[in-house]
Amino acid sequence: MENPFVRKLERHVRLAPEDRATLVGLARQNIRHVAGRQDIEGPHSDPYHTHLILDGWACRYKQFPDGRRAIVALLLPGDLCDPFAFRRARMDHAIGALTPVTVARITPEQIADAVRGRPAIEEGLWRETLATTAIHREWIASVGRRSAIERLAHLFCELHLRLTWAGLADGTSLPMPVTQPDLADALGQTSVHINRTLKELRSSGLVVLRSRRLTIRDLDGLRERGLFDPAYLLPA
Amino acid sequence: MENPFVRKLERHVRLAPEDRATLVGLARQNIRHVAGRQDIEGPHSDPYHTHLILDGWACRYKQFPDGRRAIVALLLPGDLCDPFAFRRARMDHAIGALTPVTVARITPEQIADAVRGRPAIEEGLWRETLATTAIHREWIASVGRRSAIERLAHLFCELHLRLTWAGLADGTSLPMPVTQPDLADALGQTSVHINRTLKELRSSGLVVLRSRRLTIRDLDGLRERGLFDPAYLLPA
DNA sequence: TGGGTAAACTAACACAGGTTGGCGCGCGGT
DNA sequence: ACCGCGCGCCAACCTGTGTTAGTTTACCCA
Repeated sequence: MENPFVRKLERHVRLAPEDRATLVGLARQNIRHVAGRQDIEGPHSDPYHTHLILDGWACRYKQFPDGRRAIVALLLPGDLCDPFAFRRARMDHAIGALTPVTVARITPEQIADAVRGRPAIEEGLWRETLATTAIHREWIASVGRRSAIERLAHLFCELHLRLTWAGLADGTSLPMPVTQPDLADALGQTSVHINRTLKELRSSGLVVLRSRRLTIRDLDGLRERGLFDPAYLLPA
Repeated sequence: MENPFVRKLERHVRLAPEDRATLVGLARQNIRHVAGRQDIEGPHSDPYHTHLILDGWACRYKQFPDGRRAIVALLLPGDLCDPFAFRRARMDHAIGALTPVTVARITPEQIADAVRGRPAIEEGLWRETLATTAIHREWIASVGRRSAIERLAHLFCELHLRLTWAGLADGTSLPMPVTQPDLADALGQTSVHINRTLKELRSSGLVVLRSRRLTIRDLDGLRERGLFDPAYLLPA
C-alpha cells in the first residue's frame, strides 16, 4: 500500500527511488492527530509548518463575523498545504479537520532539504501547486455559473479523480466522509438544498451516497450532468 | 509616472535600482496590442509566453458549452499572468481582453534571466503569486456566501486597493472600464441584477459608477457592506 | 438495551435573484 | 448631423434556492 502523496507526485514527474525515499521520510516525522471539527491552523495564525495530510479530510475555510462559513478548498490524504507558504506570514483563512485527521508537520528547512539536488521533487511540488490553483479557478466557475445539481455532480467527479489518483477510490466507489452541511459550505448552498439535490442525483440513477461512501452508478452521466471536463486536473 | 508592475512588487520586497531596471526592461520588449473582447490566450492553447498587462483590463474566464461565461480573475495593469506557468502546458481556461489592452510578452528564459542573481525579484514574483491565490480563495468565499450587494461592494473594495497599489486610483475614485455583463460574469449573477444592486449602492450613498469610473463616496461604509477585510491582500 | 445526539431527510413557505422584453441614451462611424 | 447599436436601465413576472421547523434514522455510550 503506497503513500498517496508519492502517488500523486508521480502523476507529474518520474521519481527515482531516492526521491521516493526522501518523500516517504517527510511523511514519517512529526505526526500529529487532530480530532474532527478542530482547527489544524487557526484563522489568524502565523504558520511555520506545512501540513501533509496522511489520513482523513480537511478543508480551508473562511468564516464571516455572523457565522456564515465558506469552504474554499478540500484537502485529501496526500495533499500538502502550501509547500511554499512560509513566504507569506499571516493566514487569511483557517484550515480545519472535517473528520479526524492525521498530519505530518513539515518545516521549511525539511522542504528545502528535500528539494535540494532533487529537481524532480521540486518540479512535482510546483506542478501540484499549479494544479491546486486550477482547482480554485474551477471552483469559482462552479459556484458562479453552475446550477445546484451541476455543482454537486461536478464536485463528485473531481473528488472521484483526485481520490483515484491518491489510490483511495475503489473503481467507481469512493469515501465521502463529510456531512451535508459541509458539502453545502463548499458549494455555496444550504444543507437542505444539498439534500434535495442528492435525492435528485440518486433518483436519476447517477450516484448513491450512503454511510459516508459515494458510489457512482453512471460515471458518464454524472460528468455530463456536472459539465465536467477533467482537463483542469490533468498534468501538462 | 512609475511602472505599476514595479510598484506592485515593491509592496512585497525592497528592490535595488538594478532590480528595477531589469523589471522595466522586461516591460519594454515584445509589446502587443489586443482589441477589446478579443482573446489574449485562447481556451486550449499551449502558452509559451507570460503576459504582463501594461494597459487596459483583462480577465481569465471559463466558457461552458451552452455559452455561460465565468470570469475567474481580473487582470489589471501591472499584473503578470502566471510567471511560472511554463511548467504546465495546456490552458484549462482563456484570457480575454475586457478593454483594449497592451501587453508585454515575456519568455520563460527572460524570467529565468531576471530572477538569476536577483533574489528580490524572485521573492517578489513569489509573493505576487501567493497573493493571487489568496484572491482566488476570497472570490470563492464571495460567490459562495456573500449576497449580491455584499459581493459587489467587496469587489469594489478589492479593486480600489489593487488599483491604488498600482498607482492607478485617484484617492477614492478609480477606473472601472468594464460593462455590467462583465461584472455579472465575475460575480456569478446576471447583468440585470448587477444593475439593481448598483442602484442600491448608489442610493445608499456608498458609490457612484458613471462613465467607466467608480467614485467611492463612503469607503468605510462600503467595506462594512461588503464584509471586506483587506488582510488577504496584504503582504506578509 | 435503551437513551442521547448528530445527521439525514422532509414539507411549507418566503424571497433573492433570474428571465424576458422593452425603452432610451450616448458614442463611434460615416 | 445622422444613424446604429451596445449598453445602461427598468418593470413584471417567475423560479431556484433559502428558511424554518420539524420527524426519522443511525450511531455511540452508559
